Amino acid sequence: MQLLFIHSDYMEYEAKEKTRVAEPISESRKKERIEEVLVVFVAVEREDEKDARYVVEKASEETISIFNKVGAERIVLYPYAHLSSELASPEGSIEILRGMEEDLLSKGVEVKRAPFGWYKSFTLRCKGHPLSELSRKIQVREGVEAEKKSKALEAEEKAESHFFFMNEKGNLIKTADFEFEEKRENLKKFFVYESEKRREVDKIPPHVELMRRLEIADYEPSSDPGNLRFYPKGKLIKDLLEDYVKKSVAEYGAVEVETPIMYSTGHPSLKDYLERFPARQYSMAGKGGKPDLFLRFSACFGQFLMSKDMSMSYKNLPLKIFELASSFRKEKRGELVGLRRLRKFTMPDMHTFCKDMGEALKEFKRQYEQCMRVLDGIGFSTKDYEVAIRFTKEFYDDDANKEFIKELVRIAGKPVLIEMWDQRFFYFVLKFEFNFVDALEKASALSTVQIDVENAERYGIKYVDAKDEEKSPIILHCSPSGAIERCMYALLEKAYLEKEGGFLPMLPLWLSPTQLRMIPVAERHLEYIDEILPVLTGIRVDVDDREETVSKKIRDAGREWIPYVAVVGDKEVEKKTLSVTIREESSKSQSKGEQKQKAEEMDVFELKNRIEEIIRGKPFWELPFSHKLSERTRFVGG
RNA sequence: GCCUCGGUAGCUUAGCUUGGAUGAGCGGCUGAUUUGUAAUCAGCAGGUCGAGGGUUCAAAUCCCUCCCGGGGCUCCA
Repeated sequence: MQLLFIHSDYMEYEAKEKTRVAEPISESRKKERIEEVLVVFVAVEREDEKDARYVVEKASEETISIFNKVGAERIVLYPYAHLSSELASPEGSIEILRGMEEDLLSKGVEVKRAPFGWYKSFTLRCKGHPLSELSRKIQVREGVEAEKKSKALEAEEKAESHFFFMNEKGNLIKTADFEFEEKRENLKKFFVYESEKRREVDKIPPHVELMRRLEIADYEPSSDPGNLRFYPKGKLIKDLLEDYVKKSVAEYGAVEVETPIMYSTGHPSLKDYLERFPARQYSMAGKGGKPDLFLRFSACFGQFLMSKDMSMSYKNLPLKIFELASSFRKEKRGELVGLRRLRKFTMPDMHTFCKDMGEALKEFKRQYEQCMRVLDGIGFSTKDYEVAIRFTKEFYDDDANKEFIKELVRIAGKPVLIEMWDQRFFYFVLKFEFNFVDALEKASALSTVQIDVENAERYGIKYVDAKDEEKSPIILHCSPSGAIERCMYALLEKAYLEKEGGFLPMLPLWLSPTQLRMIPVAERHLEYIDEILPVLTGIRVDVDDREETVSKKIRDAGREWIPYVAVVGDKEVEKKTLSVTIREESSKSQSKGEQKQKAEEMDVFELKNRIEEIIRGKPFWELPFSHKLSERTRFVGG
């Protein structure tokens, strides 16, 4: 369909004479004058008849959009054959024009449709502003395109899912019958989020403000949206989290690899994946300007392509391969938010090759527990996330599997959201996620494990069993922490929620950029501080040597969420001690004199031991900038 | 991507309805103060009002397009 829009002061037309294909009309419709009008010249084309409903819908949509934009008061639909050389049949054209008329009327717009198949005279006066003349082409969806959909996508569209809850006792309860205890508020929010009855919030997510104020990360307007910049403090936190995840995965027995970040679109094994999410690829121009490479959206390809060239024996299984994978997903514009949803992110991605389903389930359970430990180490207890377990009906029909699911719920120690699919629509039969619910009541997945029964075959990954026969392994996909950036988001949101609950917000000690700040009361106390600094190796210490009042320095330390603040004045120098304010044990209440700053007097060795005790076993990096505040560069104002 | 709301100094913002020389606080710089637990005082500098176009004698203000951000839809391999 071809459309020509003219925003006019008025339009007049008069039907003069019938053509062969004229539609019968009443006398009153023969002559019209319409003021403040958007005139829509329409040529209905042959191919439009293939999918009239779609064309009508799209054309009305476009028309309404332009109508609103230019601020016209009414619409005239004017059949105009001369816009196309491939016209539809007269009957088909009238049908589609009537369809548009009805559609527009139903949307509350005043519409006149000029009679079809008449010789007409007309005059109109175009307003002449930049948008007063526009044209549009509506194209029928390609039949070919519809067929191109992968089988997986078709199955997904047909697949129906059902939600349940399972309580600690292992009872499967219909969502409608489930009663949320008071302390299960987050499970409820998570379920509401999943079942898509969301409510509007008109607030910048707390973590977005925090990531900037704390000089962690920021948007980079000159890049593609969703590709962030990380300031020194953010880079430090990110590195620490990455180190921690790497270390815990290594302890779990995985070998670390590195695979390319871009792949050929032509590779047969990658085709199905690509077809499923064509709009979300970052494509790279290749020969002749055509895209022939894409950026990976996970480490799956690289590791699968590597695995198919390995020689695996059943004796090696289960085999775990890990990669901390920078991944790229061109998420739709409106889906991006701060550190929660990015286009470029860092995904810990572990694949485990198992010889059969029995071994896969055993591993699945181990990794489920491992994920809980990893999150706990980062700073999330089971109170901080909600568990979702999803599987196919076929999987759950097996009684042994029913017990298996119950066991998982028992380990979680609280009710869990269950989703059951009536058929398998993608590569997995069972998965779980640990979901964080944020201050805006949105849920995001952190850890996840999936049991993949399809990709070994697709990629030709084989192992040799005891009888010297080649078999396809079952593959587990595991991200023990979820994206590193998402962990940072959740830590910030959690801190914000704690602040709302009356606590002082802070990051876990091992992730705090400055762990201990020394505040000299006067310049002469700096000497003493220099003396004790060598004792405090292995701790990120800085010194507020700026010419400010003590009050100001205390306040600034608080704004930076610094966990330990030591004030040094004459008293301390004399007694060789420190006056240490411990953030975790303090609380701020603005209301009169209720401040509970917990300040303890201790010597430097006590303080050191105390801090080391808490951060033991966690990665450590030095401060990424001068320990003197007076020498420090600001990365963000405010 | 679509719908919707927003973008004024490094940060937070007033002004926009009804067009008529961009104002403030924090931060920065300079000076004074050497300070004992959540903002010491004074002064100075800092703005093509997101970008481009239009209307107008005149645009931060009205209109259009684009960019960036928030929310909703959608989606999350």
